[in-house]
Parts: sequence; structure tokens; C-alpha cells
Amino acid sequence: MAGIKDVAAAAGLSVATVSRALNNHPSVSPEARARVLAAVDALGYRPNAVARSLRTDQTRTIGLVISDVLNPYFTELARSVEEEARTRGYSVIIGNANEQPDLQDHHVRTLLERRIDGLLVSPADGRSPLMLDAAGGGTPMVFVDRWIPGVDVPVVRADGRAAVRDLVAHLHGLGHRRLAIIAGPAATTTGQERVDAFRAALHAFGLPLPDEYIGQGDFQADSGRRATERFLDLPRPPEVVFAADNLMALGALDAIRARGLRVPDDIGLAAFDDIPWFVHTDPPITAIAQPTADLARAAVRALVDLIEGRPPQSVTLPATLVVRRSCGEPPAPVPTTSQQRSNL
Amino acid sequence: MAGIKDVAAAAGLSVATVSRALNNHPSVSPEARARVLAAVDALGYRPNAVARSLRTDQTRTIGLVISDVLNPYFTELARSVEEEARTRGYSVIIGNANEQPDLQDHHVRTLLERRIDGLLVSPADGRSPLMLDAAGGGTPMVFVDRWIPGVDVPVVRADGRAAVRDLVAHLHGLGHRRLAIIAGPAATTTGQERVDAFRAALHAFGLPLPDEYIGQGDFQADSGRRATERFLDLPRPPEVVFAADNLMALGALDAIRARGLRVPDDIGLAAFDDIPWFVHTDPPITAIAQPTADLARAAVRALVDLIEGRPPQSVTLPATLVVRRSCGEPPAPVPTTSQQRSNL
DNA sequence: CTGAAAGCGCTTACAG
DNA sequence: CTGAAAGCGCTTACAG
Repeated sequence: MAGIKDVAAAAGLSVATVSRALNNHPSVSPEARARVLAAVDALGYRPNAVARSLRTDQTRTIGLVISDVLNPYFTELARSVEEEARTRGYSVIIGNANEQPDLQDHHVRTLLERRIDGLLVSPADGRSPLMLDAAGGGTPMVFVDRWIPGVDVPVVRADGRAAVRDLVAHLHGLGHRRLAIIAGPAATTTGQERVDAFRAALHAFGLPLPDEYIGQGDFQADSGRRATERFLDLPRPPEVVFAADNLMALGALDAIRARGLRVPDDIGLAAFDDIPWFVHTDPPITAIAQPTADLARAAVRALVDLIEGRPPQSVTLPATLVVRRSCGEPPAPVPTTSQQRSNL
Repeated sequence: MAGIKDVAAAAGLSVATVSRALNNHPSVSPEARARVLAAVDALGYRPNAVARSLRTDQTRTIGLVISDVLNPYFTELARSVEEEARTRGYSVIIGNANEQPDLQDHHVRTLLERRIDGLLVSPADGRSPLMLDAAGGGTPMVFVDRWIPGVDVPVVRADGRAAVRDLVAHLHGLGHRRLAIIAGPAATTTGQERVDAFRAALHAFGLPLPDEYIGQGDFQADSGRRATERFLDLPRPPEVVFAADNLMALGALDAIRARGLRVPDDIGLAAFDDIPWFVHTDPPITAIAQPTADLARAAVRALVDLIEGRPPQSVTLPATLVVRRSCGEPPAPVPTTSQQRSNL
């Protein structure tokens, strides 16, 4: 493969001049620049980013460690992160922790060895020593979605408290009193917060949250299935199950369906995190929506600020309740299209 | 940040010996190894993969260029690719082309400059010169899912012909005669093949595929929505719409719903690519399922073989029809659980 | 088993 | 505006 030396030889210039021409350094004569470009073209030269990174000590790359790519929320987050990073001249390398602490550490380690310029993390495990001292040590780092309390790193996330309160009000208004939650792992902030918010909201309505109405999940579908089965086996099953993420809601739906039960007639269901499919499930599912793309943008902005020496900004955005039919009683009637299938 | 020199100094050894110890080279005394490890620990040394790559001319990284991360099919593919690559000691960098040729090229270029050891591509655009000569030039490359005809690169993909035939037989058996398809971009092999297979299958049943029953989509949801609207505006709309991927099926569902029409009563719907949500949509959607994880594994295997100098293997796996209720008439009754909600 | 030294492909301060 | 040269942090052939 042609190197910068070959280009220099072909252009009749030094490698220094070639390098300058390629990096748009001002002090290069138009003529030299033209000769370089011609040589690059002729040889099919492709700069070696590895060598450049070694020399400049920057990779123009950020690492994104997320808990589960298969979760549509994180997929969208990843996509938006890449988009925003690209407009700022950065590439992103995604590490999928799949909710496993050791996998998370594997990716953090690999990313660090690759000398990424900064790390965007949604910690699957808040207690990883590796991550803790990466945060302490010089690597620019920003938490997104989930964070680790007590670590001095900017956090970009959504606050779901108000939306959870709205959800509980909605359920209460529908006459439901026995409300259960499938929680995420206690080792994650989102895992805890959503339970806390739910409990606080119930409390405000004078409702209890008995232990048997707290299912322990791990944000993946299987755990939602198992927790739901346990709920259904209870002497007094809950009237509504609130899944702390969309994958566990999918699992819950599977479990409910496997018993031949129907939503919302036999049991209600709501989820944290909204996805396009929730409009088309049977029935459409009431969910709490995060401003995912905005979070992604704010997170990248904070990280790039940190990398480039500007003061980064922590950001908290509100999540919002989207009422559909999975907890009973349709929402206020939607204006129907008058158009019928008259043309058949 | 501590470098190998610091480790050498702390261990009282040369950098050569440190390097050997860290790379498990056999000719290092146990004592030296121990001193190195201790020094590494004490200094928190983290090897610089950039420097190593420059020196060894390998990055132990493969690039994966996919057409759309938001498509659950590709998300799963990406996840399985990473998993398989990891067990073989490779990292993967994902480039999301988002079905845009220039974005695809951007990622291919970036990946090439990073000197990834090999490229796994599902071409969003089969005519990209960049990709074409990357394939010609020395970069180890394999196509997965989609490919580019006439390019000498191993291909790992699913063959959906039989499944499409099964689908048409199923629809015909249900009494449907006016069958439409929302096709993918003609610039992609999967875009073409699925139409071809559909047309061939219709032909076998003596059914026509009029032009107005071929909607032109781009594999993304919006295009499915638009194509479906056009179908519904026809004097004689189709009885069933077959979407060539799951995202366009989502769009179709949106469009159908927006008109106040119902599936399958007013119109039937089937999709290429199966996803977990199809079980829970209203109604559950009949789909053609690909062996995604197997494809991912085979693709990584082929690429790693190529990288490491072994002969790579092209692989074609069959896709299968999964009948649900979205085209009419429920499938043979499922054995119902006798368990009722008696415990309420 | 260990070390001194060359070199991977670039960028950039220094000199002209 | 251009070039010669040093150096980024490693690995590895060569010598001992």
C-alpha cells in the first residue's frame, strides 16, 4: 500500500510538504498542493490514521459503551451519538456490554488501549473499579442515561419522575390500586430511580408497594417474562404491571400471552421507554418516552467540550407519559378519518 | 500516562523484555515476568494499541458496514458479529450507512484509513467505486446479507426464495389473488431478489404482478408508509401487501391504521425479516425469518479465514416462513393453556 | 534469557 | 514556502 513517501517521490516533494498539503496547512504553494493531490490520486494513497494518531496523540474517536444494543432505546441513542459526533469530526466505536459487568470492562479496557479521545458511558455496573479509575484518571468521560453517583463526571440523562407520577395518576384514575413494577438492576441508577419514583408516586396516592409487587429484572426480555410469571402466580396478582424498560415489557407481554390472558382486560401493562412498535402492539402500550436524540446530542456536546478543553455541561431532560390503551379504557376518542374503504 | 519505558525502568529491565513478557513470549524468565507484571500494576500501565498496530501492521479489528442500525435485523446481525469476532480475538467497528451511499462511503473510507484488518459489508449501494476498489485492492472483505454481483468476494447470505414461495402459497390458499409488494432499492441485491422471488412465485400460481402493485421503498419505515398509501389509493387496492423488510412493514401498518383500516380484515400484511414484536402486534404478523445469528457467525468466520490466510467459505442459508394472523384466518388452533385467571 | 537498535508512517518544530 | 530530522510507543530480528 502506498505510503506518504511514495506520494512525496511521485510529486517530487518532501514528505513534510505532502503532509502539510494533506492537512490543509496554509503555507503550501498552490502548485505543490496540486502536485500532491495528483500523486495521491495516481497512487490511490490512503493516509494511515494509525500512524497519525500515534504522532498527534489523538484519535478523533470517542468510545460509546452501552448496556444493550438490542434495546431500541440504546440503538437509537447510539445512532444519534454517531450522527452528532460525525458532524463534529469524530468517529465513534460502540462497545456493547449486554448488561454484563465483565463485558463492560472488556470494552472499556479495549477502548482505553485504543486511546479513544473520550468515553461516553451508560454504566451496566456502577461498581467497576476499571471504570472508576478511568473516570479518575485523565480520560475525558461523560455518563449518559445511567451514571455513577459520587463520581465527578458530567451526566446527561432524562428525569422520569414527573412522568412516572403522571402514569400513576393515570392508573389511579382508571381505578387500579394493585400496581406492580418490574425493576432494573439495583446496580444501575435508572434501575433504582424508576422504582423510587414509582414508590413515591404510589405513596402520594396512599397506595402501598408491597415487596411481592417488585419484580427484580435486568432490563432484558427474559427477566420481564420471569417477573411477570411470578406476579401472575401470586394469590392476588397486580392489576397493572409497569416494566422499567421496553424489553422487559416485551417479556411481560410474552408471559401474559402464554397464559392466555389479555391486556388490559385481565391485566394492565405500561413501560418505560417508548418505541414505534408500541403503537401497533395488541393493545397499543402506554409508555414513558425519553427525548433520546436530544440526550445523545447533549452527551456528545459535553464530551467534545471536555476533550477540547471547554467546560462541559451536565443536562437533565424531562421524560413524558404517552397514554395508550394497555392499562384500560381508551384515551379520549381520536378524530376519525371520514375516509372509508369505499373504493374496494 | 505510563509507557512501556516507565514499566521497564520500574522493573529494572529493558523495554524489549517488558514487551515480550506482556506478549507471552516464551523466552522470558518467570522472575522477569513477575517483575514486569508488578510494575504494570503499580503504574497502571495500559498498552498503547495504536503504537502496537503501527508496528505490527495489524489492528485486530474488523469493520462492519451495515445499511441501517435501527433495523432490528441489522442490530441483531451486528450484535452477533461482535460476539463471534470477540471470541476470535477481534474487535469490531460498526459503520452505519443509514441506506445512504455517501454515508456508506464515508464509513468505508474511515475504516480503511484506520487500517482495519478486514471489512464485512452489507452494501447500501452496489455501485460505489470506493467499495469496488477496496474489494479489488488488498483489503480482506466479505459481503453479508447483501452483495455486489460480479465482485470476487465471499458472500454470506440467506436465500428467501423458498420462503417467499411458501408465503405466496399461503396467501393463495387463503383466497387472496391481488398481491402487492413494497420492494427495497433496486441498487441492492436483497431489494431485487425479493421482488424477483415474489414475481416468480406469483407466476407459478398464474397470478400477475402489475406495476402498480410494486411499491418502491428504500427499506426504511417512511417509504413503507408512502407505498402503502399509494396502494390504498388505487381503484382496486391489493388484498395483501408484502413488505420486503420489517421497517417498511411498520410504515405500512402506520398507513393502514391512519386510514382506520384493519389488518387482516381490510387488507393483509406480511413482512420479510421476523422480529420479536411481530408476535405482539395487532394482529401478529406473518413474516419470513432469517437465521441471523448463524449468518453473522459464518460471515465472521469467512472474514477471519481470509485475514489469516485460510480459504474463506461463501455460505447461503435458507429463510423460513412463519405464519401468523396478519393475512387472514388464524393458523391451526394452538393448544390452549387450561389455566384460567381463576386465582383473581 | 536479555538488551540495543531499527523501524512502522506519520507530524511538526526548526532552519533556511 | 520547503526540507531534514526527531520522535510518537511499541515489536522484533540480531547479537550475545
